[in-house]
Parts: sequence; structure tokens; C-alpha cells
Amino acid sequence: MAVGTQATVKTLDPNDLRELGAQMILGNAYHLHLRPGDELIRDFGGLHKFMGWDGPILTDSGGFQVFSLEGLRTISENGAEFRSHLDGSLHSFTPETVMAIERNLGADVIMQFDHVIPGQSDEPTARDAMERSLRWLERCSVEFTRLEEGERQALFPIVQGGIHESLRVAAARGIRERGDWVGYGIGGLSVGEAKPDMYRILELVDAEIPRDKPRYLMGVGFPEDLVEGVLRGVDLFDCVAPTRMGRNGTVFTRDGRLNIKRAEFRTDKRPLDETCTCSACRRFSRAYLRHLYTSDETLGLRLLSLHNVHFLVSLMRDARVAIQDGTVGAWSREWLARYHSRPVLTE
RNA sequence: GGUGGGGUGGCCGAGUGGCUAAUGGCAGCAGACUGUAAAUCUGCCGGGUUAACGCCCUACGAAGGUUCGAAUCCUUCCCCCACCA
Repeated sequence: MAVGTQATVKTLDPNDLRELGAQMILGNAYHLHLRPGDELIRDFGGLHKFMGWDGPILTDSGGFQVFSLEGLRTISENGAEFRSHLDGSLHSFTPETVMAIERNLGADVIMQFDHVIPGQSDEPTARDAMERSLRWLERCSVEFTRLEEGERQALFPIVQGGIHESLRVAAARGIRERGDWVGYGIGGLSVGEAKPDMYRILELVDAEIPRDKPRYLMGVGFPEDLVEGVLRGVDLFDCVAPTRMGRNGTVFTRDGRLNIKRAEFRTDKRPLDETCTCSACRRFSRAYLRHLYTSDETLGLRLLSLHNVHFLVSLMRDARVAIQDGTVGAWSREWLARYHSRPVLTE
């Protein structure tokens, strides 16, 4: 899923995303509530119409902002009070108000309001946040049901618990006790913990979630994380990396990351990735893309973002094929070996 | 011809006796980024040597001087800009 926090996947047009084969887009309840306002979006017929995307949309609840905007909020059992990063005004987010916001936005999948904490948090901290997330899930669920009234949205719970195995198991079981869910979010990963910890938790959580239900690893990730996640049962991913890194001059290639700002690409006639079929790689050289980037031309940001999103989308397409062929093990080993080997990117 | 202002590291531009190899910014070189406060942030950035600390050299238009010590003060010269003739 491409991340379009503010009702736009930065630098990309919905038509681009359709052509790339992107299937789903994320929006964000916190950001869209502050600007332009979820009620305004409701009055435009919902997020799909407002942003001109008729494919599926998922909205995040603002739980991640509890983590990322830590300095701007205070948390209590009732919810989170945010000091707006835009104008300093005070905004109260509770499970109930978040459900109303996400209802107004009208995404197909909406996430529960959860309490995200740093990845290295100790057990008591992680337990506190996990248990609060469970209680908030219950309140979200009640409010969701009350507001639903014939609307077709799916509410996803989110498994929290940090890197503590017993907490993760308790979270997953607590969630299952509280209902039957269309899909399951796995949150609080790739927020500062070590990668082996993330993989370990994923394997554990995978076993605790009904086999026939999609699981969504929130906020992940880099290409290697997608492959590792697929191997551990993850079905859905989202990440700002392809667009943010694109805007910051880094692109993904089969042979690892490539920083287009590097001087060595000044005269490089090759595409970003020789095996890539995206419209940037089909048409433009590294030298040209580097020129655009260093000249602060917005086309550069756009083409690099386009390439990165394409890279991840086609990576997942390859993964699906490998799964269907029963070759995902070999496929992933080969893919990871090549990506990590990082052969010389220049001749 | 006269009066006034000015020449600082690749560029712009602070600095008016020691804390100055010299603030900043740009450019350059490299790195980070994981449910987006991000077209952001971090590091390096005169030369030599060093893993680093450090040491040495060269530097604030040029030359000379004052001083324990000068980009900063004095003298002469060169060049640039503004205004007046």
C-alpha cells in the first residue's frame, strides 16, 4: 500500500499509482482531521472522491502520531490530547472521536486507535500501552458498530506488545476474544527495535492470528523487510520509505539502495535499475535523474518516488507469483542474496 | 580630477589586536530515513601527515612596518564600486 497521509501520495497522481499497479492507499485520521477536516471530506463524498482514487483506501487512526509526535501530546486512559503541529491548537483524540473521523473519511479499512511506543520500550511500558490499546479497541468496536449503520467499512484491530513475546501473545488473544475481525494489524514494529526482534515477533504473532485472515504489518518497510515479512505470513504492508527516500535521493534497485546524488552517477547513461520497467527507468538515465535532483527540479522527486513505489509493487507481485508456484523459499533467498550483496553499482 | 565606501577560504558574507584555519549561508562530498511535523536531517568541507588526538605548512588584494602577538593598527602601491566634476 502506498502511503498518502494527507490524501496524496506525495508527488504522485492517482493515475500514476493505477499504472504502477498500486492496489491500495493509506490516509491518516490525525492529519486529515486537522486539515482539511474530516467533515469537509465527508461532504465531498468521502476520501475516494476527494482525492480521486477509486481503489481501496485504508486510514490510520493517529496511533502512530501518538508515537511520532510524542512531544506534542499527552496520553490518558480516555485518549490523547494533541497540540496541533500546524497551529498549536488542542485536539482530543479518543477511540470514539477517531471512529467518527475515520467514518467521515470513509476508507474501506480503518484502523483502531492504538498506543504506539518506541521499539526498545521495557516490559511494563509495553504492557501498559498494549493493554490500553486493547481497551481502546473495545471502545472503537462499540463506536464503530454504533456508527456503521449500513456503511461498508472494516475495522482492523492492532496487535501491540513491543518486543515482548508474552505481551504479543496476550495482545493477539485479547483481540480475538473481542471479536471476529476482517484483518489484523501488527503495530509497534520498525520503531527502533532490532530487526531480529521484529522477525521473531512476526513469527510469533503470525501463529496467533486466524490463518485465513489477512495480516497487515504497519509501517513496514524497506524492500528486504517486505521479503522477510512475506516469509512470516504478512499480507499487507505500507511504508513512507519509497516516497520519502525518493524525495531524499535514494532509490531501491535489485542490487541494493542507490543514492542518486552521488558524483559517480554524473555521467552514468544507465537507468536506475536495468531490470526495472517503470516509466523512469524506461526513459531516463541516472545522469539525467541526478541532474534533476541536484537542480531541485520537482520532476526528479516525482520520478524517484515513482520508481520506488513501482519497485515495491512489483516486488510484491513477484512474491505472490512465487507463493503460488510454491517457490517462495528459493525466490526469497535468491532475492535477498542479490539485494544484500551490493555489487558495485558502477562499472 | 575630487569625495566617500570597499577588496576575507570555490562563491556570497561575518569578523576590527590574542579565545581565528577564521561565524553563517551557498556550492561540493558522503550518510541517514520504516502506520510522513520530512523536497527533511546529520557529518565532512585550505594543504600535508595521522586510525584519531595532534603536528607542520600556507592563508583574509600586494609589499613593508608597529607589536610578545595582526584579517584586524600604520605606510606605500594595485584594483573595484558609488556620487560629484
